[in-house]
Amino acid sequence: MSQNKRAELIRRALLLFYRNGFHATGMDLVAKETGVSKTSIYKHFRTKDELILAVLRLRDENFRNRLFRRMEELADTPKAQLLAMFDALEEWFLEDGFKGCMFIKASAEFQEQDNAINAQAYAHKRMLVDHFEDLAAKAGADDPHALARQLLLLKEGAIVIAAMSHSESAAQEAKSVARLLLPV
Amino acid sequence: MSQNKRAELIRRALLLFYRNGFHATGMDLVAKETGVSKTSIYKHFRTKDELILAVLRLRDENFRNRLFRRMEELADTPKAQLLAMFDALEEWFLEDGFKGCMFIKASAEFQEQDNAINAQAYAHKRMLVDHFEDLAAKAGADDPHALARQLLLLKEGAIVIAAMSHSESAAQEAKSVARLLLPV
DNA sequence: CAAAACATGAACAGATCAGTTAACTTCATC
DNA sequence: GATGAAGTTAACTGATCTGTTCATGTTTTG
Repeated sequence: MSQNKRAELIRRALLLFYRNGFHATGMDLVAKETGVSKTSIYKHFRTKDELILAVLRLRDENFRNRLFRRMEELADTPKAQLLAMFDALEEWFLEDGFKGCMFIKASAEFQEQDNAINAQAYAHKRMLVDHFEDLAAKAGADDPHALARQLLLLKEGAIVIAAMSHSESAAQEAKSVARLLLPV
Repeated sequence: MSQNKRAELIRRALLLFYRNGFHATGMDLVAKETGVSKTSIYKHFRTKDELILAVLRLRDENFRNRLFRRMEELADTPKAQLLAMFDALEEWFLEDGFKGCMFIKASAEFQEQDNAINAQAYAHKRMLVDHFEDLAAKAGADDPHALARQLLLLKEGAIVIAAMSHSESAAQEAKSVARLLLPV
């Protein structure tokens, strides 16, 4: 399989898992919707879980790239960028096909301790925190790590409520809290 | 089926769904672990989804009762009770068998729009907000509804991160933010 | 005691699940 | 043109899924 076809397979599988859930999406459907035969899929991924891990790797890359880039487009100081994160989230919530955070859902469906999918989902959140901490330090926060963790809580809460309520206001509610946390 | 047996069935099914997930828990397992034959289960619940809805009703009752009671035990002014919510959450996070919020997980597995399970999960969150708003008004908040929504975001974020990281510190991190939001 | 109501296990649909096997095609490289 | 790697379809495991049927208890109630 060419690199292109492999990437395309993962990209389409991502959409299926994101829309329908992981357990609810069978490998027959993945084969049908990606146009790649099940035999070929299993030649490149030993199990469904390995495919899911590849999907989450792609999602992590895409999501962080997009979020961080959008934060930089919307603002030019570290402090303003941290606030702009919530505007970027709001844009995401408003998109067609927004269905919450893929990592929260993966963690919810594979919650057994030491599960690789669960671990990878948390790794994504840690990478987000690291970036927030970086910006928080540049913004002159007293305790950049603590601030980054607090912003993460607000972000996750906003995503969960936005996904459940099909409303985007959670982003601005979270932003109003974040304003109080950032250094003046 | 007596009211007792029915209640016991729902109670045990709740544990199974909470621990293993909804799609990943089959009705054969529910029958085996509850001691109620599948025939009887389907005489009282037309579908698995109806059983899940009954389970979520029980969870909603139990969770709100327990949380609100614990908040009252831990503090005696409305403001202090809102802060004590995060201590109550921390206690929950530390319990054996803590596996995150059942409603977030239900919503993640049944995310199709207009799904009854999804709707009931969000209804639970709205009832929480209503109670928070009540306390916020009594605490003299300028905008009780806005404050209640902000506290909800912090609570959901803390639960999600606590469940993913198997660490309880999220509760106190959320509490430190909540302190800034409450009126002096 | 008898009738009605309910519960049971076990087998059975019919679909779908993850994953495998086998025979056939495509295609670049020697 | 032969070889071999890599792709394909399609049928096939054997298990599990939700939900039903049925024949046989067991309670409850009149």
